[in-house]
Amino acid sequence: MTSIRAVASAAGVSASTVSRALNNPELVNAETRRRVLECADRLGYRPNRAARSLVLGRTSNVGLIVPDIANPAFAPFIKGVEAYFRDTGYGVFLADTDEDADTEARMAEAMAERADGLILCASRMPGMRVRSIAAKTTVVLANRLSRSVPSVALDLKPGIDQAVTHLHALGHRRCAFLSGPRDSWSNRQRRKHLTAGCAARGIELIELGPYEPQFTGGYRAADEALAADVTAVFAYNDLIALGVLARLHARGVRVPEDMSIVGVDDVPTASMVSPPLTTVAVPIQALARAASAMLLDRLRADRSDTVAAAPPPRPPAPELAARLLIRSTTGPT
Amino acid sequence: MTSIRAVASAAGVSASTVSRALNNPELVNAETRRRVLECADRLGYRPNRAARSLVLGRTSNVGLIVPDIANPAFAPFIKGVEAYFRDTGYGVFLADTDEDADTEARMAEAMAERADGLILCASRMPGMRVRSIAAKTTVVLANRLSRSVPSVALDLKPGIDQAVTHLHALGHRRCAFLSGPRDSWSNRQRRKHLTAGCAARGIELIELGPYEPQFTGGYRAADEALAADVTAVFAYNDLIALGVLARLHARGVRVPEDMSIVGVDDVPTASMVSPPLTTVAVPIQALARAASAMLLDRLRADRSDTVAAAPPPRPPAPELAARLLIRSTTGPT
DNA sequence: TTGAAAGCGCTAACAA
DNA sequence: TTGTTAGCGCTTTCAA
Repeated sequence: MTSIRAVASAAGVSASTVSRALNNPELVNAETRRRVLECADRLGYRPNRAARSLVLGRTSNVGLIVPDIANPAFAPFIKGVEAYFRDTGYGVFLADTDEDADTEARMAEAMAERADGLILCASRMPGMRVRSIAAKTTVVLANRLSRSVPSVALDLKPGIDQAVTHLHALGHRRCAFLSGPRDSWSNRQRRKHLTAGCAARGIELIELGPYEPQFTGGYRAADEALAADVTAVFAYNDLIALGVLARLHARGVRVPEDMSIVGVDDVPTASMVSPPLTTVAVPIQALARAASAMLLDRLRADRSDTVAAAPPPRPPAPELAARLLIRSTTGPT
Repeated sequence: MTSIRAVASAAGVSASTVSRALNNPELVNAETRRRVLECADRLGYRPNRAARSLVLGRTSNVGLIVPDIANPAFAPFIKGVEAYFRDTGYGVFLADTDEDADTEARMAEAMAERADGLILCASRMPGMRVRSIAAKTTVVLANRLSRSVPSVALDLKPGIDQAVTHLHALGHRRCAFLSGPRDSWSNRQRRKHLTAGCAARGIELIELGPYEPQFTGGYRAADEALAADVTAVFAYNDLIALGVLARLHARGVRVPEDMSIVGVDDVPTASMVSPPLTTVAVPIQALARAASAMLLDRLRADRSDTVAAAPPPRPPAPELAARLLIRSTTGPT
């Protein structure tokens, strides 16, 4: 391993000059800099990150914690965060929590040691736990809003309103909400907007569930929706909606003639089944960018010792707005 | 930040004793150790990783590089690696290369600075490039075999043989291979086993493509397969197979009555469409474990300065064997 | 069983 | 514009 001293002696300067040439090139004579850079290059010098971190007090790493890597609704989020940080000089740690709040807390603590900041996606932790971690390291919450911790979330309202209007226009007057994890932030959001939308348009809304937010969760949901005598269902997510579709197909119920289905997320599978699924598409990559940008901002703010003022809670950004994607699982009643 | 010295003075011992109590408890008096541990705990002491890395010369991090996080065939791999390292004390860096060899090389170089070892999944890099990176850091290749670099790969042969036998038993005598990325390691493997299997059983095999290994790549493939007058297609992967299925459905061709379809991977979507897809299921989580275990092994070998002998190239492990999953897209001709 | 001291590779005052 | 010096927090000889 070539150290900075090796480069220094090769270039006939001191270690500090090498350090400056590399990190603050404007502080060093052009000719000297050229020579140093040339030597560093020739010797294949790679700065030792540990040493750098030690003296600087930062790692240039960030951590990303998600409930389930294999969940197709999160994959683009991970990809978006990766892409965002790819050329920032930050490394990205990833951890999966298996949807478990305790694992999430453990991983967050572990990552706090290795990274300068964390993005918690769809966090399952109780607010207190989140705050306690946020007290130790820079945290950004994605897809969950909090008053005390910087956070960004999707704006489901426009998409859900469109879905309700769509169903209403098709003549549906009695619908079901196929609920996901009862008390999760996402589920509460979705229920809230849906309830409001249906009330505003005079649609009777029945809540069914909770169902496991998976394909197979949709099987049970389908049967119960049929029994509840509704003409359309609004699923917590696409996975449930897809399960409903499959189950109805198996039971010989026609979609959308006998039952309309709306999902949320627009996972890739939604457009691969037939009939393709009508769904509330969610700009998950935009969420990833927003969360990443927010974290990077705060990290930079931490460096320049400007007292990092809490960012003003912003109104829902238009790029985070969900919108209805009408495909073929919704039709007139 | 509580440092080791703070703990030391709280416990009335020296820093070295604290270090020992933490890392080599057997070297310190039981009572002293208890006191040190108690103080460390009380002060909320967290060792500084940078300092540790600096003196130890290792980071306790590993890197994982995949072509595409959002590809459902890789997601379980990432998840498997995460899960494997979760309780080993290693952090896992993740990078996505957008299927690009240059990006892959760049990310690998960047990660080599931050991690002790790397897992390269389905690497797109030319062999030379891989070796040059393997010369600088510990690397394990997943889903690609190499003579010079430690590697593990799935064993497609059993699954493909089963698929060929299955198709033969159903009466198919003229089939098409819908090829993926022409010169990728995966594609060559699949073609090789398929060609051999078909030859052995007297099935005429036509190669079509290459197709983009995506859902929409399957559209074109479907039309060309129809024109080629085959009774069954063997797709490079499930995504293509799913696209074929959708396209045939749109063209009014019945599956499996008029055309049988076999995919590879067993992505979740394969079981969500109707008819559900017959596919060669691939134990991707087992691959993840195998690759992780191999990397961890080599990392430990590097530490104990036993001259790390190259591990003997092992025969394909049974847990890495693919197998046919017969669902409903294959039937008698 | 413990402590003192040296040093991992780097950056940042401070001095020149 | 450059060099000297003093650490960053930890582990590990070496001596006691």
